[in-house]
Amino acid sequence: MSLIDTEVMRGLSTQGALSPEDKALLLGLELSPRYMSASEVLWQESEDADLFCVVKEGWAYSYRNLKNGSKQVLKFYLPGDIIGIRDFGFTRRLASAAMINKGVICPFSYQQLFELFGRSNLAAGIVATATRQQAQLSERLIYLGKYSAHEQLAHFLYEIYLRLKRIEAVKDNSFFMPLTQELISDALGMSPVHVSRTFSMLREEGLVIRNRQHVKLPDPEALARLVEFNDSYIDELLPPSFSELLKASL
Amino acid sequence: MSLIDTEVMRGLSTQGALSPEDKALLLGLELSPRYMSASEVLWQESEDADLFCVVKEGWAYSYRNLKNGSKQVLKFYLPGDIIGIRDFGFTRRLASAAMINKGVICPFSYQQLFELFGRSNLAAGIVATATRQQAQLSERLIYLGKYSAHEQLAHFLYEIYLRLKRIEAVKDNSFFMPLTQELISDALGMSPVHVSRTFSMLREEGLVIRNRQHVKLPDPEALARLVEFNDSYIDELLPPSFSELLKASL
DNA sequence: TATAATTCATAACCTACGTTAGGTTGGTAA
DNA sequence: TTACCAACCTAACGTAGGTTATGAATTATA
Repeated sequence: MSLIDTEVMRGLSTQGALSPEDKALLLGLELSPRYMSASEVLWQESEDADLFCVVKEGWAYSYRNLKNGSKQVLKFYLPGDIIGIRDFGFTRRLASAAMINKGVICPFSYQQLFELFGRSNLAAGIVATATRQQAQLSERLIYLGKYSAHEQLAHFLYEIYLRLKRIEAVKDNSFFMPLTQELISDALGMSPVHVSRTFSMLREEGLVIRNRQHVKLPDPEALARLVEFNDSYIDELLPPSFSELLKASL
Repeated sequence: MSLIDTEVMRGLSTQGALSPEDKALLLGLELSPRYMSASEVLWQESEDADLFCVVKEGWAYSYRNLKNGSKQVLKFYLPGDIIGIRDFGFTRRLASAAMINKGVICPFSYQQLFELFGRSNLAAGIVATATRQQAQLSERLIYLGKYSAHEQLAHFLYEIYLRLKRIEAVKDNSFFMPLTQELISDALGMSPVHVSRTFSMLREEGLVIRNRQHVKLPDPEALARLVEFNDSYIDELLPPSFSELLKASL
């Protein structure tokens, strides 16, 4: 299978839309296939992120190891899929990736991708935003899959807290949250009744004080410890490689 | 709050990286704020997708209405967040979006964004790939949140089936799937034992025949009906507006 | 102010799924 | 062939969370 068969490339090339430079870039990639054995790891969580890959043969998957010993699979990759753009715009990997059976992959550096955005830094920024949102979705998926209602709600509240703090909407560990318990239940995939129950538990533990739309977290760090919060996907600015390239392009 | 305060823009502008054109574009946006009332809908599922928005004031959320009458919230948006890039690269909205309380938003057309990618169609393609992956993640999240193990596994198998069909890896409704039940359980957030139980149920219903790594779906359409499969996120090529712009840029 | 409609709390009961455990199958190696 | 190991099946039992229901507190509307 040629790289041109990749999902998106197929769409683009059948529409006769790829420029000669794009095609050259694609063909250049074909030169460096890597032969992978079954279970071979592509990268580990929190390693430096500098490339993504096209899976040419075999199946791969991305996953996160959880503190309770289990792992959550985020996605399975089939031949023709691209693995690793999720981390474009981040310094480090948010998840691990490994082969399932043996296969062939073609690496492609973020640097190359970044240069494609050369003309507009705004475009690169927008893309980085999109990948950040995807990161948040992944976190949610992990919590939906593997954690109890208690941990889920704690995680949810702590995420809101962090996001509001970034925009200076938290005062004295308190903030305004215009969500009904029903809306929260629709987000967390549990019944409204159980959201209420769980809020009561958190209140009894002294972790959350809530009065309608007013929420206070007396000890945010205690909440964070409870949920093993990975805040890199919220807090991080663009990686250094971005800013260097951006400066160079001015 | 100025638009420049948006998450990514802040990162970019503090690094002095925005070009004059980018800044002009941003300032142009400031001209068209829309004042929204509580619960006002931004767009509905499967409407034409042609713009995204910066939330300047108030909270918003994106969600999907499910056949069982409930809805799954995908994400809450706080001031400064961008809502709607998820659908960039698609013709139609994959989810609805609405305000929670009253607020102000600034619309930004996909056309404008697309033009930023002007130089490289490959770049636009890569971005479209990223958003497609995000769409798949969202589907998974929906299934994790609201559906039973039975429906989840059916959905999972049907998705694999569709993706393999695209790359011509399905023959006579059969395909090779190198996944153990344990790996599937890590993906679907259920116990390996329950994956086995659920496979047995699907077998007894005549929906899935499986022998180790060999899977056959005797009646794929029956599976699809069972899970209300939304295949637009898998099957769709780039939207017409993309190809027009691509042709024009040659 | 009275009335209605949301939102939330708590209780009682029930079911889908987790956990633990024992047995079967099939693939691989000596 | 025998032995071994991973993948899988099925059963028995326990529990987190769903469902239904009732009432209290709050907010919206007349």
